[in-house]
Amino acid sequence: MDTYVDVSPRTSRIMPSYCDSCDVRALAVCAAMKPIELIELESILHHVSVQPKTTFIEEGEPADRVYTLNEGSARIYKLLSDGRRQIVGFALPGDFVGLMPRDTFAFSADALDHLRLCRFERDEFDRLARHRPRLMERLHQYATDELLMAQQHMSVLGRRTAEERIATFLVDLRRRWARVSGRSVTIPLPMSRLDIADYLGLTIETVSRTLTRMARERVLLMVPDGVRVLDDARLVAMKGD
Amino acid sequence: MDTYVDVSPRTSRIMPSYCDSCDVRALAVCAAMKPIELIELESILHHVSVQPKTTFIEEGEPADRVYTLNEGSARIYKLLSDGRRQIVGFALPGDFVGLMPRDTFAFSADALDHLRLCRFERDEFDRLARHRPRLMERLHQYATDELLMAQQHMSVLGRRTAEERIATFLVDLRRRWARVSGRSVTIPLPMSRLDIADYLGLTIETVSRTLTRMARERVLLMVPDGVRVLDDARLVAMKGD
DNA sequence: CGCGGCCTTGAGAAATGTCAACTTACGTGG
DNA sequence: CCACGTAAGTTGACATTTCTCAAGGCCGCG
Repeated sequence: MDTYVDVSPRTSRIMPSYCDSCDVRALAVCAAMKPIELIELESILHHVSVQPKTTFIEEGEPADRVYTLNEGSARIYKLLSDGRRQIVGFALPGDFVGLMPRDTFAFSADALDHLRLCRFERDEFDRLARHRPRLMERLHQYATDELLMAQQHMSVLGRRTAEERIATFLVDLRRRWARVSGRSVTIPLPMSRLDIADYLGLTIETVSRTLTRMARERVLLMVPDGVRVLDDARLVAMKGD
Repeated sequence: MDTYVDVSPRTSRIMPSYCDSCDVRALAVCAAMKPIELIELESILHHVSVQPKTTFIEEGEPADRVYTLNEGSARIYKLLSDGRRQIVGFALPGDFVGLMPRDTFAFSADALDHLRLCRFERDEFDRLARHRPRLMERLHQYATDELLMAQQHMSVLGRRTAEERIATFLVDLRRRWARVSGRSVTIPLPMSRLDIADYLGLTIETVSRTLTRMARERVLLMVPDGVRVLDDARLVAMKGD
């Protein structure tokens, strides 16, 4: 039986690995696989665990592996040489991380909290995808989903005010959490204010001020590691459109 | 033999249609197809021609077709209800237009100049892709390429100054034109200043002022429907990173 | 209890947006 | 072929949002 192998030296974990018992299989790209095919997937998969704040993909590194995220959340970002950072997305459980048409990664990724992932060597994964049309199709569907979200986010970055950006971010994130853990009035925010700012093209101060204002106006209630939505209709209206 | 069918009533064209003689086949998704498979592709393809300024994809419409662009250029954009517009990309010859994981389009597209396209009914195209792994793979590669460009553009929209945006836009566009028509010091700009502004998250005035300044500083020379690069090193330096 | 990281708040600065006038380019029709 | 009208682009003066810089508060952890 495979085990979860912690990539950090500090801890190590023994966990069952069979895809049968995977929490996120229905969400992940593996959902496309039949039981017999899942065995092939299992045979090339390595369970890994990543500690909070750890970088597990670095821009410029060889793109020799891909991941599915089973547990935890991560930030995906690009850095400019002067330190400016653009977070291009947050990965949640079920997400596929490492789609890359080139041979080096064009983004970095770090763990926001403790992660459990399935790691695949890219060669092996690609070979399997070429032999299993269902997997290739699912992967393509995943890529076009990401592209759609990216286009949506471009219109947030290019054409929306700070308040609209924050409202859009919260509503979209709530929708994504709902897929993983069911709908809830509390939206978990495992990322810092700085992360939110770097995702929305704002500064930390503008994020803070905008959230404070939304809390003052009783649209939100800030809670530890998240926000609780008090007035859903107003929040959605604030997105604009 | 198929013919180019003009969708507008004003003109009509008779053109040879065989993929053999297609200028952009090497660039387009069809590059993945073997001669025998190309015949299948030809059998489901409709040549269409679109007049300048015409909208050929409208946000919200059923996403029942896809295109490859053979000639001309188009803008792909999203509108907000109050009229704000974000152009998410410009399509050039060889590009695939219409990737969409949902059943309605999430963007609109209009012709910047006269277009010639291959149009495919989505059902038929998807069916073919499912039977021709090479096509599916190529499509997936195309989607991940687009995703990469989208992530790059997010970091432009979120974290770069007006000058950096313009410089990045020009250098990227030049690279893309080079694939189509070879490298040249003149960068064709079939889009208006307003289009550039809506692509870069700026206003028309800021685009105009920035281009004027770059021309005054002898980095560019503005020519009809384009710019000529006078000082490549400085232009690239202006991108920052 | 004190330190450090993260967050909030305020005051002033700066980049970009807005509004308005003017110029240029271009196509149409007299 | 010129004159006009319209659309696109440029430029200037001013407004505004967001950023920058700085101080202070909160909270968890050693």
